[in-house]
Amino acid sequence: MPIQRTTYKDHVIQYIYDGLRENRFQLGEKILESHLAKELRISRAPIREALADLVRTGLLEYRPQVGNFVASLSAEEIIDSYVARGVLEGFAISQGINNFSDEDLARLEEMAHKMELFAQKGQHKALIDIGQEFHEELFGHCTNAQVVFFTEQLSLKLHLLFYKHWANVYKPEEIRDRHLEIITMIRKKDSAKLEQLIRQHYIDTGHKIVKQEN
Amino acid sequence: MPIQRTTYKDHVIQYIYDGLRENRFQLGEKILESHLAKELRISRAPIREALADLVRTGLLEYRPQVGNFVASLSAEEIIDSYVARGVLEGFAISQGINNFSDEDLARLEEMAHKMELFAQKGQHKALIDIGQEFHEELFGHCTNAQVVFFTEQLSLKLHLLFYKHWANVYKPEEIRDRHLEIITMIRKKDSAKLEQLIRQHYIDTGHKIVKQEN
DNA sequence: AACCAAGATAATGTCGACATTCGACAATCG
DNA sequence: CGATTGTCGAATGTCGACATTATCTTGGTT
Repeated sequence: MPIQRTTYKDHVIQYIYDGLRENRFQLGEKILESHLAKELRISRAPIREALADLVRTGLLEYRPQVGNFVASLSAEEIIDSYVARGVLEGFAISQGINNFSDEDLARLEEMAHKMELFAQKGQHKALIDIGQEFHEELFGHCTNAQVVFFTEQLSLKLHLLFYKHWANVYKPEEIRDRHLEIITMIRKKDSAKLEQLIRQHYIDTGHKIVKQEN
Repeated sequence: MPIQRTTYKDHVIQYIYDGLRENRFQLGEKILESHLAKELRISRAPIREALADLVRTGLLEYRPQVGNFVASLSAEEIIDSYVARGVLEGFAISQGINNFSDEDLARLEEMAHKMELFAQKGQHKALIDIGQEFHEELFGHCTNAQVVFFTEQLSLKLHLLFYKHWANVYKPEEIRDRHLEIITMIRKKDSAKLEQLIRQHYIDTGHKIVKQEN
């Protein structure tokens, strides 16, 4: 098992990401390199590299000669990102439609019902976790490295929004039904319909989240 | 018109990209920061930023504590990238299926025939240029910034391969027919079929280019 | 009072040097 | 002779300082 040596840059990335997740930054706020450098007791060089990385993932925005800012996604950007995600994941998952065993599907069904339960009880954290598990089971079979790469990028970019709103935009039964629908479609082995279903699911979610934001 | 001030980093990116395009680097070759710094008479800082950017786009590969290497795409990576591109562009173009006027379509048809001509005469450069124009006319209507972003990234990553092989993998009539087919499908306003057609076209191209590479 | 210009301030862009780590070769041991 | 360990050069990671640029402040003019 080759251990990956971690550099300051990696720590800084994690630090900022955690900060975003815990709302320690305002949307659109400027991120000062020197502040972070002083805060973390390191020089600006690794800070700059970390910021550049976060810009590439879309979590920060960069204006030349001015600085880096916490990205505040416009309604349009949110929708565009969810659409793109739907397109990519719809393809990825439907392509692996034949890789699901009966046990896999049974496990997925169980998860869908658990999700309904957690949603009813308002246990957001547990709901998100199971949702993540469900998603990984579906998406895990995708072997297209490029699609996986883009999807992970989007996932990172949207995670904050998702975490904040997802549990609120769908009613518990809706959550269950939407996921059961996917399972049904996998059973039918209808690849094209499955792709459309997943795509539409993400598009719907994007729109609902945008509505919730306003 | 806000002029974007260019920084050394941008020049370095362009410099390396040109170098790749002109085959001044071996595939898999290590890129030494100090070497570039001496060559361009600047310090390593902007070099490092440029390299990190090129890693993000997939033109270079990075190994921590070791350095940056010219990415040599494996057959699998090439195929994955073309599949991803087919998925994204298929969606993007088919979504704008109603935005094409009769004049647009006539212009596209003309381009398709010009492409056949240039292919017959072996005028690769002209063929590539028209192909690019055709593509922009098709893709230009896409308003999904996220999809555009991913597609451009893929385009950059694949451009070298594409430039090297595209004119050789299809016979002139094939080039013409494949493009005319797209136009026909736009006329039919069959969004789903158009999406599949474009997707399949890129998948085919990916496979053919991989074969040519060996 | 509103506007413009020049200076002050503070941030980013860039630099050269040092610290740390990697990879290769040499030396040692079985 | 092959394998392991130690050493050394060279490249990356990091640093603090300087150069350049954007923004804010201030003062003067209409």
